[in-house]
Amino acid sequence: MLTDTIAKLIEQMLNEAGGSLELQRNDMAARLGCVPSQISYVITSRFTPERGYIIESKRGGGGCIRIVKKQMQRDEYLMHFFYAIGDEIDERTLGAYVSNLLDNGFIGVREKNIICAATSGTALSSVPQELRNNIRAQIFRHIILSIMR
Amino acid sequence: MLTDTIAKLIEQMLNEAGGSLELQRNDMAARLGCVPSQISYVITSRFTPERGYIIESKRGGGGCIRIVKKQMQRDEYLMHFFYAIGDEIDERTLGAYVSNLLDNGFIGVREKNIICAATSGTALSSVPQELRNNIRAQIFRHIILSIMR
DNA sequence: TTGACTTTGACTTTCTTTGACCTTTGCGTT
DNA sequence: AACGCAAAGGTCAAAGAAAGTCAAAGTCAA
Repeated sequence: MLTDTIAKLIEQMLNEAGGSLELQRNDMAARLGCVPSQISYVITSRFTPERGYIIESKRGGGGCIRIVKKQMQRDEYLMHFFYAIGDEIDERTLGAYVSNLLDNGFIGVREKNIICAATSGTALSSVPQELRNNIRAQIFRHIILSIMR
Repeated sequence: MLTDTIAKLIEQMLNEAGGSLELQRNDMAARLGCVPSQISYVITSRFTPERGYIIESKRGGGGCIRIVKKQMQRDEYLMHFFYAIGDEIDERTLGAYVSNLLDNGFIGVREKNIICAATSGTALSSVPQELRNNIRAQIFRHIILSIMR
C-alpha cells in the first residue's frame, strides 16, 4: 500500500537523520509519483503526537514539513505518564501528576508553574464545560512530549 | 531562500553593531542582487515589534532604515506583553512573542518548548475553530502571569 | 454491505518575489 | 525664498511557490 511505503520511507529517513527531519511535500510526492496530499495523509494518520511525533510546517516559497520523533523508550517514566493521562483529566489530578514530575526532577518549579497556569480552570474557562477535561488532557500530553528528548 | 538570507545578514549586522543599526535599502539590495522592496519585506515580516524590534526610517537623499533591538526591564516587559496579547492570538504571533521572551532571557529553551506545545494548533485541535485563538490568548496570558511571579 | 482506511484532485491559505508607481527629503539654482 | 530635480524609502498588487483542507470515490476485510 502506498501509505505504508511512504510511512516506511519517512521512518527510515528519520532514523538516518537521527530523529529529526525536514522534507518538502511536493518534492517527495514527485519522487514517489503520488499526489502531494497523500504525503499529508500519511503524516496526519501515522506520525501523530499520540505516537510521539511532533509536526511543524511552513507554507509558501521554501516551505517544508518538519517531523521530530521523540524517543519515548529513553524515558520509561515519561512514557508511562504520557499514556496514563488518558482522554480526560481534571485539574486536581493533573496537579498531582505535575507535582510528581517535579519531585522526580523531570521539571523545575518554574516549569511546574507554567504547566499549571496553562491548564488551570481559569485559563480554560471559555472552553465549553464538556470539552474542558479533554482539552486539558491534550495540552498536557503535548507538554509531556515537549519535555521528552 | 532569499528572505532568510537577508534576515540572517541583518541579525548578524545587528549583533556586531550591538543591537542598533542603520542600513541603506538600495545599497543592501544592490549588494544582494535583489529588488529594494525585498528588503522592506524582510523587515516588515521578520523584524516586527512582536519580536522586539523597532523600525524607523528616513527617505530622500542620505535616507536610511534604522533597526533597533529593544531591551526592556523585566516587569515593564512582561506587563507590556500581557496587554499586547489581546483577546485573540494566532500561533505564529504567539511564536514570535515567545522567541522574544527567550531572546531576552526571561525564559529558557525548555520553557519555550512547553509554552509552544501547550498553545499549538494540534494541542488545541478539539477546540472549536472560532474559539481557538481566544483560548490560546487566555492560556498565554495565564502563563505570562505565572512567569511574572 | 457496512465501515474503516486510502487515494485523488480541486480549491484554499500562507509566504515570497518582483516591479510599477508614490511620497518624502536634501540640495542646487534662480 | 521658491522651485525643481534627484535620491532615497514606502506601498501595493500580481504572480509564483509551497503546504493545508475537504469531500468524493475507491478498496478491502469483517
